[in-house]
Amino acid sequence: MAARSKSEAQSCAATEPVELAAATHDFLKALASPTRQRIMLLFARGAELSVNEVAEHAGVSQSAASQQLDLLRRGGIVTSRRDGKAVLYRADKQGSAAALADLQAYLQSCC
Amino acid sequence: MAARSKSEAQSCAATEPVELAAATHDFLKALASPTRQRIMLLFARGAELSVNEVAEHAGVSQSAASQQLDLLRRGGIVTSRRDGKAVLYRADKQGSAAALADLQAYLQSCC
DNA sequence: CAAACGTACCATTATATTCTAATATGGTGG
DNA sequence: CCACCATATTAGAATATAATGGTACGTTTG
Repeated sequence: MAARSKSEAQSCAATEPVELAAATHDFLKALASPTRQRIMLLFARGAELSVNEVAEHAGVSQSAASQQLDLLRRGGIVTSRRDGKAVLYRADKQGSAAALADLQAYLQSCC
Repeated sequence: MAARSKSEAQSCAATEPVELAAATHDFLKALASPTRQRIMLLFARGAELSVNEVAEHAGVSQSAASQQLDLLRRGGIVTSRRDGKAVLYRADKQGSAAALADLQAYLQSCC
């Protein structure tokens, strides 16, 4: 489509087309998977879980759990910290909120 | 998913884990693709486009455009209507808002 | 330091997406 | 009705994603 002037007079309704931030794309990709959605439900109520715990409860191997958690971390949906030998993951409320806000802005540009 | 009691006593903080609706999963999958994100930007400001127009502007074949638009439609992000020989697509604001609301509820269950 | 444990990484294989080319379907106009 | 145009559908090849088993790395403990 033709490039659109950014400096046009802004009446209230029209918003500029807003591209999704790369981070938001990672966020969408991270959540668009049944396995990872299942994993995320384990973190309800602020629960903090080790990789092995996630693997057990989500029904995947330790290796798969580690990889999926990495994707979720890159998507800004979980954070991790080391606790002794274990690495504990939990939901990243701040990151999720940011991605959701970006997504909302993106969707509003189609109105 | 399992039926969940709606009438439990609600203390303020804890929310039940909320599974994503199937429709919301389709929504996420639909948006988690650079090509489809590019297509969605074409629909800014309520623009209505034929499949061929989408194909041209998004730089994909007619067939690919049709397929991707179908995914977007199944994701509740666009709607279509026939106009003579052409089929015109445009953003589905209502569907997007519903998916976004469901997503928001899902994310809030991790707090 | 050596053994044990938890996690991350790697290579491989299974599975799912995405594109292209060819063809079928449905609406339009002579 | 027949040719035409736009879209949808199908099959197949290329590519990406996801799971697994094996292994290496970092941490703790004896």
